[in-house]
Amino acid sequence: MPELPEVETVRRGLEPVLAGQTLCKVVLRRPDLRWPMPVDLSARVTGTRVTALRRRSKVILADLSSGDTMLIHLGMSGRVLIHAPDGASSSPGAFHHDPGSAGPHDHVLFMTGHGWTVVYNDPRRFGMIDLTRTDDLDRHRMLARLGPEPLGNRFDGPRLQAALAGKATPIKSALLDQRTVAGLGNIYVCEALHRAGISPRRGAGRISAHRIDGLVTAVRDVLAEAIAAGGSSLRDYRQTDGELGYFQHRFRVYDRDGHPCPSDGCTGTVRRIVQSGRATFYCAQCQR
DNA sequence: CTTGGGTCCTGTGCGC
DNA sequence: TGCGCACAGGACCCAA
Repeated sequence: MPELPEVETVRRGLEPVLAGQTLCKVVLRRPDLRWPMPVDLSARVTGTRVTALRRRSKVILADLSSGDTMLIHLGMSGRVLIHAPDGASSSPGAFHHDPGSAGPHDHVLFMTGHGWTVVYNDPRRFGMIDLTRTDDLDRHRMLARLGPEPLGNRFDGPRLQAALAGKATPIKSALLDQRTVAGLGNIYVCEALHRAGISPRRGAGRISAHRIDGLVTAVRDVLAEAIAAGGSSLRDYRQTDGELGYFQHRFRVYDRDGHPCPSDGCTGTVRRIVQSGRATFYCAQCQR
């Protein structure tokens, strides 16, 4: 799925199109995503104005003038694409007012008062769209148990070490657990552990404070660099304008099984192992 | 409580 | 060229 950098890239693409705009039409073409969308989604959203576009972890939050917040999660394969009004430059525009000709897996279309169309597309349908009162947002099941934002002030060495204390599970698994820190996924966990020189197999509670500090730095650095690159484009992900992100060219270990380890002076080889059912890429020589 | 495994769904790429 | 299988960026749910 899009991880935090991809979701943040999508949020930034949506902001100029949606922030301050009225959603004058909402079309649900297929309501059964990971969970069924609210049956009254269209009725509750239509006619409201988007007052702010935020992000928490991998979830895009659209605050609405009605006092609701719409939560958008892209799952593994979700995309958001924006189509300019008819006649505007670089616009396909063809299905602007004709939802019947939307493409495969275009599940929801939002039309703005200025004639732009925002399309939510998700082939695997692991994503979700939900509505909740903004006042209750922190209690939403998708957000209630999330750990700190990795780019925020509340993610630091001492707090991460405290969160990991006593855990026997591998550090890879602990970092994928959104209660530890919110927004990391398989790619950026692998990349951060490599940068920090920590083996993904190491017990989460058995890492020194100094190395935990390095891990915090590695997480922040890799996420910030990926956001600056517009995220990573593998199979499905695109920026909202259809452009590819390009951080995938800077992966040091992810999906690079058999390649030489890129660390300075390291003669190791990147290996692929499986941890709790998911691929892990790392260098056993420089990651300890 | 933690931890590991199965599950949801569709598309793609690879080996035969 | 065609087919079948493994695998894919997530997160929930349940059993042990």
